[in-house]
Amino acid sequence: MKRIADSTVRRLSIYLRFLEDSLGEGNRTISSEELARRGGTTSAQVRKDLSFFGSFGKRGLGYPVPELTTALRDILGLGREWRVLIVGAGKIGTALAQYGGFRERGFQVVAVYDTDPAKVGTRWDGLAVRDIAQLEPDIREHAPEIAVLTIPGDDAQAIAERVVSAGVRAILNFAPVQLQLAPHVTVRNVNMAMELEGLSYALTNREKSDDD
Amino acid sequence: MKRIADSTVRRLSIYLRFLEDSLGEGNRTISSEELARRGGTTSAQVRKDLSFFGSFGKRGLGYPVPELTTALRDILGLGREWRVLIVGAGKIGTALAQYGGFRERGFQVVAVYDTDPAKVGTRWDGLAVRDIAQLEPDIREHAPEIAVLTIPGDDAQAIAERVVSAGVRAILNFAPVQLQLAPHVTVRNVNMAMELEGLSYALTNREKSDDD
DNA sequence: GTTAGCTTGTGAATCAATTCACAAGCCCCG
DNA sequence: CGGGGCTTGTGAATTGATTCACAAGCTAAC
Repeated sequence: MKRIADSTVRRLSIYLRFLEDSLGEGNRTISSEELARRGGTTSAQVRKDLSFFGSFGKRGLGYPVPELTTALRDILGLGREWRVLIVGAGKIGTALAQYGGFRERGFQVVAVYDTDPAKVGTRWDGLAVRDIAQLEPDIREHAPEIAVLTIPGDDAQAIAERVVSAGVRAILNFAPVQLQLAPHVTVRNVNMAMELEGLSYALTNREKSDDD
Repeated sequence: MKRIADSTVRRLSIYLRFLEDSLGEGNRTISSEELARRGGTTSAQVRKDLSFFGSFGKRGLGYPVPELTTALRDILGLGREWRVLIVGAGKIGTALAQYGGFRERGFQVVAVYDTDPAKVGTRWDGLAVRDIAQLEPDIREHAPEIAVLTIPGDDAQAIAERVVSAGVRAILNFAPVQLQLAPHVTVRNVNMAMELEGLSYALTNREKSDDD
């Protein structure tokens, strides 16, 4: 299989979410046109994206909703539970740890870590905050697949290196730095300040794009 | 000025963050090579990105840190305060409202809204949760520029339409749906479930990319 | 003032993603 | 059972982003 662009994988997630809704409404089939409308793209894009992975539709009819849902869940690797650890029990880390939406989709938060002695040992929802010194032994024992970093930028590179050398190969990084890691580690960045700055840019530089 | 790609604007944010660090360390100049190293890109990319906006460097020497910092802040529209409203006082909305990093960078949270009567009227840090019925009158009175939506997917389109028709032209959307809005409205999406699914995909489909 | 050593700025070339356009295939109706 | 109306799947064309490669220009040293 040839390499799939990041942008394609993102769109598969979008299609899947809408398919799940559509399944709940009892629809049997769906066209690329409809998927495109709800996903903010074009029907050609939808068909191209899906064609990288196989041929799921019937000409003249569209895609069967239940089968395509299953296929996408499979492609995205959602047919199993993933164990997630969170480093940083600040505002964002706490919110994520308590957020129910992850577990629903198969991402189980198994531990939260912090350096602050005042936080270590406190619990929410049966999940205790652990001392960051426990990071390596815990990872070696429980082998979580994904680490979420909700820590200050200055600490992020060092912590990322620690979780990687203990065996984690996927990181969701909320710190506003670009992590430099071995190529076998997959990193996704979420940077809310950057998103707001993008909006600021758009609001500021908009005289000529009124016509599109 | 011709249209600038989203990916370019994102990188400018990254460069800016690193320049601010570098300024704090007292560095006078910085090369595209160094910016690229810290930004996870190439020096040619850095020079190309900056060249869209002007000619900031000196050949043989690099870019003057203070001047380039100012220029980037200017380009990104960060030379002013932006007023931000948050709709949805759930886990994520609450965390964002209390997060200090935004104010530091010029994004001031002016109000938080929710439908839940149990939440309306409660306060954190001097910021009261207001009833969502106040949305339109408040927007018309205070003219916030940016709306952050931290609400369930089912509600997001309707709320987005309400804030837009009241005058907001920039939205940061945390709901897992693609908003369909008039083209003069700028939308950025942050979708943590999608990011985790991207990691799941990468962990699942990785046999052949061990060699890069 | 001239040379050596860097580093920028930028057209040209390459690489990647999206859109076009249409043959192939399926369903339904009469 | 044949034709009309849709919709997929996919090469080809196009559009867009990144990388290459090098002339131009600056600094410092002598």
